[in-house]
Amino acid sequence: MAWSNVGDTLCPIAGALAVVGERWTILVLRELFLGGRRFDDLQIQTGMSPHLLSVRLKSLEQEGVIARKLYSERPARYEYRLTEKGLGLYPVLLGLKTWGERWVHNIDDEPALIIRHKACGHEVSLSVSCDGCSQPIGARDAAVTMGSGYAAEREGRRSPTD
Amino acid sequence: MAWSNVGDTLCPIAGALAVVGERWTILVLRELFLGGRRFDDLQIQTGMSPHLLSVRLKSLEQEGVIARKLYSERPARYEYRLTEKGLGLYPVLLGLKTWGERWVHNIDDEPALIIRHKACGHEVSLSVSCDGCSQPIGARDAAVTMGSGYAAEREGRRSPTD
DNA sequence: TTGACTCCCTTCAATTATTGAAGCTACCAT
DNA sequence: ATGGTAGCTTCAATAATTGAAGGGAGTCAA
Repeated sequence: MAWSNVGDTLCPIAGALAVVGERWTILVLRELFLGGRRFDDLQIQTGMSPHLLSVRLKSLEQEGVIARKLYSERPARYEYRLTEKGLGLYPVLLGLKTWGERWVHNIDDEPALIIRHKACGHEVSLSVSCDGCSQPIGARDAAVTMGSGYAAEREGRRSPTD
Repeated sequence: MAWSNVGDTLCPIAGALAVVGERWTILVLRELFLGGRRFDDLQIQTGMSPHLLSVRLKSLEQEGVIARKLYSERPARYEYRLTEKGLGLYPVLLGLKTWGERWVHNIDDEPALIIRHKACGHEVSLSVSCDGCSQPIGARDAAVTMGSGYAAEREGRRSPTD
C-alpha cells in the first residue's frame, strides 16, 4: 500500500496521520502555534525547503487545518493561521513536547518552551484520565476494544477475500 | 536543512519528531499499542512495505522506543515490544485518535477504538489543564515563553552569524 | 525424506519525495 | 534607477519509498 492511501481506514489515528503525518508538517504547526504567520518565518524556523513548505501549506489549507488570510492588497500578501481544526491539534503538540523533554532531551536542561495559563500564570500540562473515576491513566491501565467495523476491516487484511 | 538534522535543536517537539516523525512510524506504534508483536502482523495491519518496516523497526529499537525479545530459540524468533520510552507516547497516540474522530471521521460513526480504564471500565480521555487552577485549557488560553537558549537559537536563524 | 507451508525478513529495480540553489514578480526606500 | 525585502516557483540532483520477488530456517504431514 502506498502512503497516499493511509487514510482509507476506519482508524482515526491513521485518518489523522493522513492529514498531518508527513515529515515537516508538525513542525509547521509548531511554528503556527508559536505565532509564526509568514512564509519566510515558517521556512527559516523549520529549516525546510521553500518548495516543500509551499506544498505542505497548500495541503494543510486544503484539509482545513490552516487558512490563508489577506493582510495586504497590493501586493497581495497572505498570512497563514490555524483554523479551529488546526487548534484542535494542541494536545498532540503538547504531547510531543512533553515526551521530547522527558525522553529525548536532558530533563535538567532549561526548558525551551514554557506554556502558561494566561488567566492565572501557572503552567499547563497534559493528562490522560478516566472519565468514571478520574484517576490518571497510563498505557498499561487501559484496555482497547475495537468497533465491529474496524475489527472486520482488520480481519479482512489477515485473510484477503479477493 | 535536511530532515536528518531536524533533531539538532533545543525544541523538544523537533526532538520527538526526529525519533517518531517519519511516515509510518506512528502507525507501527499504533499496532504495538494494540498488541501487535510480530513482523508480519505489523506489516499487514499497517500496509507498509516489508523493507520499510524493517528499517523503521531498527531505528525505533536503536532509539530505545521498542525492544526485541526472543520468544523462540529454534528458530530464533523475536517479538517487538514497547519500552517505557515507547509507552510514554501514549498521550500522543490518544491525541491523534481523539482529533481524528473529531475532525477527520464522522463523529456519529461507530467508534473504531474504545479505550477503557481496566480497573473501572469507564472510558478514558485526554485533557490539557492548568497546574494551578485545574481549569481545562485550550490553545487560546495559553501563552508560550521561550527559554533563553532556545530564543537565541531561533534568533540566530533569523540573522545568521556566519 | 520429500514436499508443502510458515515466519521473518532481505534484495532490487522502478517510482516518488525532498533538497538546495537559483530565479522571478511585485513592491518599497533612497 | 538601484538595491532590498517578501513570498514564493522552478529545476536538476539526491534520497526515500514501493512492490514484487526471493531466501533461509525451521515445522508438519505423508
